[in-house]
Amino acid sequence: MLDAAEHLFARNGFYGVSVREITELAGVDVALVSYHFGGKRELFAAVFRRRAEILNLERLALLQEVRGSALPGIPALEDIVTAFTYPLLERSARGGPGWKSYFALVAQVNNSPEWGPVLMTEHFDPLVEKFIAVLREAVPGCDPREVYWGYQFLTGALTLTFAETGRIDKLSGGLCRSSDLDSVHQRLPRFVAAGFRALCARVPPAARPPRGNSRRR
Amino acid sequence: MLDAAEHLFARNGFYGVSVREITELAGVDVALVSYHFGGKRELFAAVFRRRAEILNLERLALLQEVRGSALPGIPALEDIVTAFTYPLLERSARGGPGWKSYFALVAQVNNSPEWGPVLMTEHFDPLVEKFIAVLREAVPGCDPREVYWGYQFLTGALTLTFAETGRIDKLSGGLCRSSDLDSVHQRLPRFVAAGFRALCARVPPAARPPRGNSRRR
DNA sequence: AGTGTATTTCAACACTTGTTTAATAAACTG
DNA sequence: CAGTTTATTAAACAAGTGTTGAAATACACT
Repeated sequence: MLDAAEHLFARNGFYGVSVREITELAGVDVALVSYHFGGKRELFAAVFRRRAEILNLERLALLQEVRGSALPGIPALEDIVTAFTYPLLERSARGGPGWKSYFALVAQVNNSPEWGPVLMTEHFDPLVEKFIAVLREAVPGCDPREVYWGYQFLTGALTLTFAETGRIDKLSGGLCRSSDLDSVHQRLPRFVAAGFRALCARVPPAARPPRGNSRRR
Repeated sequence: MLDAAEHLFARNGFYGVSVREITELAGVDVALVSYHFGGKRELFAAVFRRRAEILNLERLALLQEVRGSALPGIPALEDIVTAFTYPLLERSARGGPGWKSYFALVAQVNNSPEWGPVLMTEHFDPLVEKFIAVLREAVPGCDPREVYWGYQFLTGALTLTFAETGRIDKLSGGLCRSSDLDSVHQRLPRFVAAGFRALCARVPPAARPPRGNSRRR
């Protein structure tokens, strides 16, 4: 039942799926969703929660491992980002169709003004705070705001990847495939780490060279 | 009517809004959506199309301007990215509530497996191809796949910004606000440009150092 | 065995969904 | 002004919405 809901919610979102579609796909009666979960919204939340906890444990363990193997120094930005993204990319690539659906669902929830602030914050923010704390250690002296913005860019890039809309396939004429998450694993941490360094190396606005990006015309 | 639909679709997506809600907010009869647009789906597409054309003209003009002012050289990556993002960020920040809703809608559509491949590709890909062509000139010798992936990361980061879910507000304890698009304008091009350079400077997989990001454990 | 609880089934609930039909009003054309 | 097209209205359509109640079944335990 959770599997059926996961599959359908990932395709058409919360409102785009009826409880009857879910229960029919699961082969159970319509009334069971109210009985077991309390309602459609609670089922949606349960779908979201189920795998979130697994991921958080895995990501936290990986973060600690990265930290530990860097001692007594500070881990490289690439390795921190990898600890953040690898468990997700790995599950989506080789965890089976359930995981694939789940991440497509996360991609939608993260960009939804209705569900994003609720579900994402509730299930992932405690872990994200830990990551940001380590990221800040990796860019000492950097304004924390740069790290928060950098994190936002990272999440955006990552979640769009999970959507696997196939858009990059068409754009690149088949050169890249949105289902090729290994390619993302090889590129995203490097991309993001370089972005972080660029943000933190930024000169203050007053002293910026004239042809910078904040002015135009 | 398009305004009402835009506002509501941006909040709850295509399925989360009924035609009656739209027509009541617009102060017109329910039948008019079928009469004027042909149906709910066509109305949705019309909402999406309306502002897309305006944006594309503006972005293309800015891209040409950036190219022209760099002659006989090649424009900097930061300036190309800015030409891509500035018209959007500017409209969302100061274009009025309609534009704000529109970009929130784009954020959802872009991450939707149902609408993304249809609407985004149809309305934005012709322009995106032009941008990618210029980007490739700016990183000569770079494998085009790196550029496509870099573009995907850029779009992901940008569209999540448009969602303005307020998540970064909570994470940062109020230090950053997701509505502060000027901050994004100041950071995203630099972040992305550095990311592009890192991707293109990448050594081939075989010769990569052992503690790189593609292996773990 | 049989009793008590937990789960499942079926049918119905009141309500909303998008779209259509025919009648009316408005706008435009010659 | 008449004649025609275009736009708006109100009512109804059939199908689908999430949820609920009582009856039926399954299960666990002494």
